[in-house]
Amino acid sequence: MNQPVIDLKNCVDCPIRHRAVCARCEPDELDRLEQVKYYRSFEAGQAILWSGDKMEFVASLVTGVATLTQTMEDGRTQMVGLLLPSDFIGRPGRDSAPYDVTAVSDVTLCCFRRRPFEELMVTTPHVSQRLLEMALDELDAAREWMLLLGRKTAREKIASLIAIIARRDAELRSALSRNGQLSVDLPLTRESMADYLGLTLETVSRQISALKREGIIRLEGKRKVVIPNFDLLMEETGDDTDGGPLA
Amino acid sequence: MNQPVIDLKNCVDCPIRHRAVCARCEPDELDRLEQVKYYRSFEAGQAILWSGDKMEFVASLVTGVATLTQTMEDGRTQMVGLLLPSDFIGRPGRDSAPYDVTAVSDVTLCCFRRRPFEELMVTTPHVSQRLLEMALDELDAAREWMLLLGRKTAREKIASLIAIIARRDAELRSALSRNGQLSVDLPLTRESMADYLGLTLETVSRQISALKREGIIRLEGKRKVVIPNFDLLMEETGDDTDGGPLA
DNA sequence: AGCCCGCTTTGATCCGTGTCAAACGGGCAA
DNA sequence: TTGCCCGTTTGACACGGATCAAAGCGGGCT
Repeated sequence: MNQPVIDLKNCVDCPIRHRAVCARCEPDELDRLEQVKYYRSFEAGQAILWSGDKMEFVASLVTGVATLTQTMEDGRTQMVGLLLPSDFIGRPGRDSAPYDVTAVSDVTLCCFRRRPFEELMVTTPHVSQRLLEMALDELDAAREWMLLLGRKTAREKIASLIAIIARRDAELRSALSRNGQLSVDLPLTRESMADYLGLTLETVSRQISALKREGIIRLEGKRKVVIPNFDLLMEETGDDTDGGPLA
Repeated sequence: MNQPVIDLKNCVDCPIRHRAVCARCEPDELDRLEQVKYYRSFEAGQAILWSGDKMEFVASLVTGVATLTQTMEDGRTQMVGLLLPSDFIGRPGRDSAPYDVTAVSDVTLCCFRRRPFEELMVTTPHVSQRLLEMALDELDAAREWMLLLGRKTAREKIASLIAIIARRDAELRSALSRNGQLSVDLPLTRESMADYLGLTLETVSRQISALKREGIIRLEGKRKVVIPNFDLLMEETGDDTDGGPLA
């Protein structure tokens, strides 16, 4: 679980340089960003922001996994965002957080002081262009997610989640394995999966057991999933069978 | 249901001028938009776009109501967007539609040819700035919607939907009534409400009947809802009781 | 006016997922 | 090593919403 130590001083060496909000920046724009940036770390389980908190920064997630969640008065909670490296936290022009943000694994953020960042957005078009792209991508993801929450069965939800994580994994480090098998680390507890999927943790556990029993997945430990045949898994998601096997 | 006839030639007279994607435009930017725009109308029930269609335009919804929906192979459908006047259709840089877009009532669109619009976005910052704002607003709405789909009961879903429509209504034309009562036109059939909420139409009908029986709402015809006490309705949504009564 | 068709309401029953409860397993500290 | 703790699995049962079916209502067309 430990992150490799990375030199975080320099944007040029940054592992998310080409995917984050700064991806389109010219060297001079990068310089200006660099002046208002600083790093923060959070341990697994720690809160990064509570809903309602004053937001003094926006940030890029550099390493680790974090979640956005909403909670109702009686404690029911729904995850509304799963943040992986290069994802953006915060909204320019907004000064209090609308959701809880929690570090699921150890996390490092590249933070930008909010005011300067907002000014910078007006003058450096490449930042807002990239932010628009990212927002529209997230909107698409949110709409897929809505279909999952509103219409899929528990089994389809689980299969979809595993497929989604496998895809994202493959995008970052091309984590295909030898012999066409695919092995994925679930970054989430059963409870977090339940919060993602709009289920209870018991149902999550039962459906994972069912998929395992039927040979569609295998478990190595509680957190690592082996997918012998990705197409077989895709058939359980309820999605169109096309959509490209990976990446 | 008939829309008043409006002179659509001129952006200055446009009813959505101050809320749509063109809201921040300077007169010269508006001129350039005007050169690539044209209007189209659709009748209630008509498809505006099918998922997978080539998109030759992006558009602002000028009058009427439209929906974005996703459909699974076996026919299950989930609404993922409810489009009201001033909402934007399409995504710059994307050339095929990812969702079905359907006119729920008679609709008029202000369309922009896609290529010119994309070029225009690069050169007129006020268009992309506004588009970013709108995308982030939609993302917030989508996240509220995810909480609704994942965790709310059928009764809470119905109450929430009525509250959402009442709010949006109040935003556009400040449609408050005399004596603190509030009267809202549901622009959707029971089936569309079900698609919005991730329920069946029977459950929608039953829950509306229940709220009516308990005096929380009253019906005038099938489509008009009277809300004698908005706070009472809010208590049924499961949301925080604050959040401002209206607008 | 009368009929038809689409939308809506209501009823009876079924099933998937939630709820409550208990046991399991692995990692870590004493 | 032992024991505790947290996350997970499994079981028994309850319940909310889905499904299948039929009847009601209203508006438009002939």
